[in-house]
Amino acid sequence: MAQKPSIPKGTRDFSPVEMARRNYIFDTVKEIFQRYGFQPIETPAMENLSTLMGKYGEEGDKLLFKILNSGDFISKVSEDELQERNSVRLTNKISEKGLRYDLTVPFARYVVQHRNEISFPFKRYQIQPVWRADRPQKGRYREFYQCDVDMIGSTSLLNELELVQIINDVFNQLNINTVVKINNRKILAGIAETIGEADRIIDITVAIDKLDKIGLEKVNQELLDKGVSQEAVDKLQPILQLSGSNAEKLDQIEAVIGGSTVGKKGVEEMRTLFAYLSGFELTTEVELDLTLARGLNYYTGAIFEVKAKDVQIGSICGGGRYDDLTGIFGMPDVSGVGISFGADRIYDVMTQLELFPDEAVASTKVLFVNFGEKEEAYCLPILARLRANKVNAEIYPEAAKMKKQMTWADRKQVAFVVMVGEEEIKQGKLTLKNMKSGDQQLVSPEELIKILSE
RNA sequence: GUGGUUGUAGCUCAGUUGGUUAGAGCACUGGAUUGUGGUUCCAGGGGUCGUGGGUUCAAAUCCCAUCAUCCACCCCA
Repeated sequence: MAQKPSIPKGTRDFSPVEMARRNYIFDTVKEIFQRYGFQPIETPAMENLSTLMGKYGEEGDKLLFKILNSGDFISKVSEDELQERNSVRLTNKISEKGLRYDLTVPFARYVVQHRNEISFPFKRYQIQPVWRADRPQKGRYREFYQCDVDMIGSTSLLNELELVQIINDVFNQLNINTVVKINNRKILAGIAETIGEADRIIDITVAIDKLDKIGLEKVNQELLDKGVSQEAVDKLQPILQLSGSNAEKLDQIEAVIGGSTVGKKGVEEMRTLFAYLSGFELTTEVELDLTLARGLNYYTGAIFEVKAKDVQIGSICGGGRYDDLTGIFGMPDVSGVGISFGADRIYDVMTQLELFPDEAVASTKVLFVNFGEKEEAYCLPILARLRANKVNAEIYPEAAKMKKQMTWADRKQVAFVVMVGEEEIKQGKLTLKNMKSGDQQLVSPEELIKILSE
């Protein structure tokens, strides 16, 4: 038992049933992405470490899976460097590739590399696995799929509107109750600026982010601990205690941070977006949430996060606007905005709420029971004709006991079974059994094809 | 990286204050039913009790270590 084979921590195998359900999610998402004019691309599982490093903050660098160089890489490392025992420095010497951490950064790399083939604004979607060397727990895996939609090369807030509509459509179709939380990095920057702690923006947002978890008092305490002045914390209070509709909240914020140019810009952007949104009937609730920070440090405008209402799990979708992601790769002034659906968490939510429709698991339509060589010879051509008519059909590969073959068909949820013995051959017919109702009938090959083709 | 939880049959779990041969349900195999599955009945196979050490006349049970697992924090899809 100890030597049973296993897979790495945080990874999973997927059975046929699980695959059918996962594909149901992927198909839904794809269909909606395409309806909004997005086109697919794919990028390699591994990227150069130079592309990946430094894009996700210090924490992110630690979570990157690195790939050892091929060949005798250790011989190229000097004795001094080995003695130093510095993992970071040594990594640079023995590894130059890593598994992708998300799809956004590889996308930025793709855009820069292919800029001359792309006509902007470029709208793409990408559904591929990503890897993070995180410690696994509920809803957190080391290998998981992201479904990204981004548009790059346009600053219009119409793009933000479309993303919210896509979120709405996807979760509506999958039947998941969600709430979309929206914030704007510029507002957060404005807050930091207003209270005179502009360079502390990260500490401040991280603290604010914890508001609904640890409460107002502890947030204030954390801010003071981080070195923010009492005066600044006092100034922050009205913002931490916002209430009312999204529009009212924006008014309250503006009253406090209106003096900041960035902050004012952020408020205006949000007003425009909510104005756009007010023109549509959305089933998903949309809420302005100032405590939404999101760790990734490349966001510069709107930030989004989607939570499932009926299940306790991390966010199932997130994203935002980044004004200069391609700048790091030498292509400045290109703004993009995008979101990422976490397919695995969506799967977990749907499993828990039992939202998968039965049709999500499709199987063989008809199985030919195998009685022996003569019967095989009679069945094979008919089987081929069924397949030519696009009917999913198969024959049991050996003349096993009938009971065994029937059990096998039942387990596989095959809809029909065809039985052919001496009697049927003599008459030139076949016995067709409906596995659900149990009904049987004697039919000719032509009738069989007609019935199953429907 | 920090804190905690749990490791017993393929799966989900019982197993009393340490005490004879470690149990159940589901799953599996065979039979009732030699051309009929999903229901029912009968029978059967399957366990180094995560691993290594220690205490004891005696350890699944107590102690230590180790590995694995899940959960929370951090962070995040």
